[in-house]
Amino acid sequence: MTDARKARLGLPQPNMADVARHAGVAIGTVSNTLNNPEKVREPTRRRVLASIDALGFVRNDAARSLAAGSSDTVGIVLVDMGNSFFVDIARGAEATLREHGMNLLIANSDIEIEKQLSYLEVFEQARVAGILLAPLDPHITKSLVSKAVSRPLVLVNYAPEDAQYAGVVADEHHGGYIAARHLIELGRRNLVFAGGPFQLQAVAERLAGVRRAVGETAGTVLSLVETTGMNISHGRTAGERIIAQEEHVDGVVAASDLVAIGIIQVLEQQPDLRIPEDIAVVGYDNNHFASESTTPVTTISQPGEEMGRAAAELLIAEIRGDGGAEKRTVVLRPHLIPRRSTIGTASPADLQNHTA
Amino acid sequence: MTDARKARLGLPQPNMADVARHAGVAIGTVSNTLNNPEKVREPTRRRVLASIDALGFVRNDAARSLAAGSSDTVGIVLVDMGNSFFVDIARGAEATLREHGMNLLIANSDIEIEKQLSYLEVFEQARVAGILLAPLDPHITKSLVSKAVSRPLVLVNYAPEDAQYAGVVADEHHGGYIAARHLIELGRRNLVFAGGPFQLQAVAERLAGVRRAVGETAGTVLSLVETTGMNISHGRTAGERIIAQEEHVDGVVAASDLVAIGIIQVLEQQPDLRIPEDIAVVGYDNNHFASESTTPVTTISQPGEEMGRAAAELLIAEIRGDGGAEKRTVVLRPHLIPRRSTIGTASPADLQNHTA
DNA sequence: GTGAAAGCGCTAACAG
DNA sequence: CTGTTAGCGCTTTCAC
Repeated sequence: MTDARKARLGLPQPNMADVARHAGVAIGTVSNTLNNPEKVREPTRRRVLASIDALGFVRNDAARSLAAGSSDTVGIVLVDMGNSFFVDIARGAEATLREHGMNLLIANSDIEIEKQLSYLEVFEQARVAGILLAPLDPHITKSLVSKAVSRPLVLVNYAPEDAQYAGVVADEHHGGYIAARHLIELGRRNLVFAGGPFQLQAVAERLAGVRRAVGETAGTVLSLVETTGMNISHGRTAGERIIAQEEHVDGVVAASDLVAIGIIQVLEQQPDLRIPEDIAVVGYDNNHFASESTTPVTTISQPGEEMGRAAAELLIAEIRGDGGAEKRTVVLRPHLIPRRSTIGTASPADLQNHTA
Repeated sequence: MTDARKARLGLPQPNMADVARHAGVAIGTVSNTLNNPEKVREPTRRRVLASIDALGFVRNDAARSLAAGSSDTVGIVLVDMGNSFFVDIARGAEATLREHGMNLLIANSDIEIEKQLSYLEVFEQARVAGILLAPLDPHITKSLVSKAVSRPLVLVNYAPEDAQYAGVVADEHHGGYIAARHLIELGRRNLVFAGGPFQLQAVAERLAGVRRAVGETAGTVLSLVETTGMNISHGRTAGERIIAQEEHVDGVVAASDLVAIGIIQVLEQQPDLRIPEDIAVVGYDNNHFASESTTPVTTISQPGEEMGRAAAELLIAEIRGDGGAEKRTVVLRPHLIPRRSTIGTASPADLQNHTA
């Protein structure tokens, strides 16, 4: 039947047996030339390779990983591919994985918990070597992940509370801190923190960092503008509320670049307001367009690629170590990229940071 | 040996046999409950399902697709995940695929031909149901694709010259045309087309469309500013050259939003130049931040999601039709989104388009 | 309906 | 080094 089918369809996907026959060797030798080249003598190896080429053979990975019990591709589930932060994470992870001869397949859960689970299951079913997960909602995630997943798994951008999984996170608190410090060092004393909702873990931590910086410097005051989300439009709303505010404001820490951009858009329309002279604004994330808006936005750069690399390292360790190791959480520090929205055109050196 | 290993590792991945034993049915029945539920009586079905749940069984897709000879996931290789256009394509494709019960796995070739090939091979080896490819370079691609790939394949964002593959493309010529028409209708007569290099297929076609529009209206002149790339920095360079130009310029068609933003940044620094009053600028791509810069950029919106959906439809047809059908190329038209960089704050209605 | 058995294409012992 | 063989976990006839 098999041969009949092959004949009928022409030449559909030759297999190792075909290659072996063509090369006049045993099937095991073909497997070896591919997986353990050192076990095959040069002439034989060349002959097999030639046959593979002649027949256009491509090894069936389903069969391979079924027989070998392991695969060399890892999957990553990203909450939002539209966010360059996550794209950076994927890039970093891929680079490291590649150095170890592994491949990265990406799934976009698009901020839908259902899709997240669905793709987790896809990777699970595919018996990938391991899974990287940038989860949607920490709490929902925790229970569900353990339910569906039995592959090695590393969390990215979320600190697991239990020691069930290894993870990589950015130090949000530190990010908020250096953002506020930057403004304070520029002489600003009446700060606003804008963003939200505050229940979001990341937002809350950034705010805590800001609070610490403010608390450290006497005479500095902080007011809060909570938004229902972190997009441009939310930023505009925040901007209007900042303008409406009674107190004089001279510095803003926005919880995201989009919020910062929205705020800047609104502030710039006020004829008597200049940025950064009157109000300096710091964003967060270093979204690729934060440097690209007409008033480049000073921002806290998430160490996306590094996080991806670190996550990949952890995952590889788990894969190798057979789950034995302790589940570490690596914390990476973001850094500040000064741009025009806080330092104006003062220092031309800031241009160098645009590519950071 | 198998049982020994299982005992040693605890309870690693139960299989269908385990489920069958647990449920007191034959292995084939387990398979049927999963794939042909109508062939199994209700009580049996429930019992099997319960066992699956109890054991935490997850079907091994490697084995499944090996046995069944087919998979239900398709892979897409994207040139650049950092570009929202491609992310949109992936989204569209995923939506359609999902409606057909299939999954989408994404690979990012990151503008490297080598990675593109590598991932093509990964998908090939995984024997995915089909492949969507947003290729890097058309010409290099053509020869290599046919070499490594034997799965159903549909090209996205590139029009295959031969009828070897089905494809989906945007009508670049039309995009250039409506961009120029827009400026002409606004009364602009001294236009500049900025972008490059002109060898790029898309750029050349956009330029051709611009030329046609210019040619249609007497008294309209066009000059060219060729850049070596399509980023912000290239846009800045272009902006400086536009300023330096002898002739009076009142309208610019930029070959990408990034170029447009760069140009705008430079022009806005000229004290005597207002946008759009003195110079109106149209971008291209509707990159998500074109609406988000402080001067929102009028742009030509690539029909990314539609392209993804169309590509997925074509691919599904190929998968079903066993490659028999003719290889169609679907052409989708981009549309113009008017924003402040050309129409100013004139029409508040343009705000509605920001989300388009 | 349900059960038994023959592979899917490949890897990994093991014998020669 | 090279050939043989026994599965990996699942789907799919084909009897019962």
